[in-house]
Amino acid sequence: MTIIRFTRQRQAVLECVRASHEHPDAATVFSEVRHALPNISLGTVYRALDALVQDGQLISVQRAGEATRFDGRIDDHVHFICDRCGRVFDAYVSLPSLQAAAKGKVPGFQLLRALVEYHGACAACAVVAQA
Amino acid sequence: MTIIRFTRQRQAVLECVRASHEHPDAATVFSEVRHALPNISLGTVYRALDALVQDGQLISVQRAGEATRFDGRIDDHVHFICDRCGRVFDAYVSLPSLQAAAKGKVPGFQLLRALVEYHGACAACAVVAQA
DNA sequence: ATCGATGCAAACGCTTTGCACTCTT
DNA sequence: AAGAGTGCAAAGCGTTTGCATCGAT
Repeated sequence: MTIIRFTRQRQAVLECVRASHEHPDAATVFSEVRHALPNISLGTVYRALDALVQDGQLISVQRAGEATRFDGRIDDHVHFICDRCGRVFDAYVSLPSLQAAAKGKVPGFQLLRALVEYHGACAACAVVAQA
Repeated sequence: MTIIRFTRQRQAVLECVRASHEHPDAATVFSEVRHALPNISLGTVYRALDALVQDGQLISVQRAGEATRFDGRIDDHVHFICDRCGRVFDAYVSLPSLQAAAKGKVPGFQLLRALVEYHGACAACAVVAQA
């Protein structure tokens, strides 16, 4: 089994995502982290983000056609995703047991997690749209 | 406003996705449709899929890092996604109003749809994993 | 006849990877 | 010392796009 090393680069990437409330993508993390570590490469950022997601320290947010974003909050919350500008908003919505409702629906399926995403237009984009 | 033309290519693409129960991706649709229309190009398949999704005749299913898949069933159902092999399974799960629970959580957000996805391992992959 | 759709191929954006070197453990 | 992690650059892959031509309306 592989030992995960906590290098300066990984620390910086983790802290960058945690500090941001914007759910940055790899390129954004890259340019942020460069301030502290001018020699870090984009490949390393991708590898660090991957490792941190594997390790459960970050959550990845997939968006149709756009770059993956990352979330430093790993407690139980949902995402509101603006389909116009791509922004991701955190919210705490108490949902009934989605797991229970799904039980046995697909024979043999080993259910690990239920993902809920709310899609629509954020405040800023909704205003623009009605203009 | 643009008039959507129902060309032979679009018909074939729509029928292909509808006929399949495998939630095919663009490349798969392409090779299927080629039997009927040997000259169709991959670009046209992408454009057709896009247009059909816009038009509400198909649903797109995004998967982390993998090609987008398409679903011909547009009634209210959820997807079980195997994170190992990427297969997508349809299921009908009666869920409580996710929309109601989300109301007002993100100020100004114009909610259009709630997306629920179940992730885990399908029967075949679960068996392999425990070996 | 119009103008949206097509085929082709080149280009694009995000992400991954091979390699030699570095540094945590 | 060992081998995981890094930097760099090239490659990979899914997808988009420019352009001349075709064809549905």
